[in-house]
Amino acid sequence: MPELAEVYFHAGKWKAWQGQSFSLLHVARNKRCCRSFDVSLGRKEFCDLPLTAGFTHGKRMLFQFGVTLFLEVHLGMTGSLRAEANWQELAHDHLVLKGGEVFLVFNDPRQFGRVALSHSQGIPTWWEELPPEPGSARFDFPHLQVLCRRRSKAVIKSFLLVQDSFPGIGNWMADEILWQARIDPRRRVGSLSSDELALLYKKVRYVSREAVKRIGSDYSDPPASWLFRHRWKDGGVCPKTGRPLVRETIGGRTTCWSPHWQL
DNA sequence: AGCTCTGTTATCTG
DNA sequence: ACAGATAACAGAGC
Repeated sequence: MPELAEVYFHAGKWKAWQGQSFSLLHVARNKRCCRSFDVSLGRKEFCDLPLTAGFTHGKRMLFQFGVTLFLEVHLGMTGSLRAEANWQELAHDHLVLKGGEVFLVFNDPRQFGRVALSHSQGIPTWWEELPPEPGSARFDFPHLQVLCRRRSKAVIKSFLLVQDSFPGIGNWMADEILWQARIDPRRRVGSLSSDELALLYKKVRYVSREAVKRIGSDYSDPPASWLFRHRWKDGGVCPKTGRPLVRETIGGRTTCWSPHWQL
């Protein structure tokens, strides 16, 4: 289920074990999601190293072990992390770290996620140079204007899913933002009026931050007033208009929106 | 049985 | 060269 807030939630389960030392116990080297994982580096270096820090950026996670060893994790479509006292092996457990009385597990049935191990003197530069997250202070209105100018011909729904521009925003968040901003997902970015752009900005910020607040801490559902609660229900109805929601593929992704509300 | 899915990327097409 | 669209990846649930 991982978008911005879910990623934050999963990272928290591992981060809770900062200070504990870990060793590599198991890695499914033949699985697609482990193809970037250097097994020999893991076996040799990943031995009794303390979990020093954990970071998230958009849909990415980075865990630091010791001083120079870094584990990057992406959850793809179906990935999840867990921490448990005894490793009760489940189908699709692809990476397991053991430390004292706890096991850190990466599980991913569809294997669209990935894990990778690397050395770096301190936080890697590429991590520090990632573009601003939509909820961060650096993501100000002029920043959004620049992004829009650069892709004025793009369909707005697809635009919101580009991770270089909106790190962490995924399919349901994009639909939520457009619904709250009352913008038809099929519109072109360049067609937005300045009022619409201002409202879009507001909603990008609000949905990103509120999602982390709600889901990031305990995986609770977003507010009842959001589209989120209605979007996958058969015969789902727009909470604003009381009329049926529409589902259609836009930019290759199923999109849910409310005609008469989103213009 | 066939279609769906909260993601990314290589490969197309114009 | 470029942007946008599409197919492929792989499993589980309906």
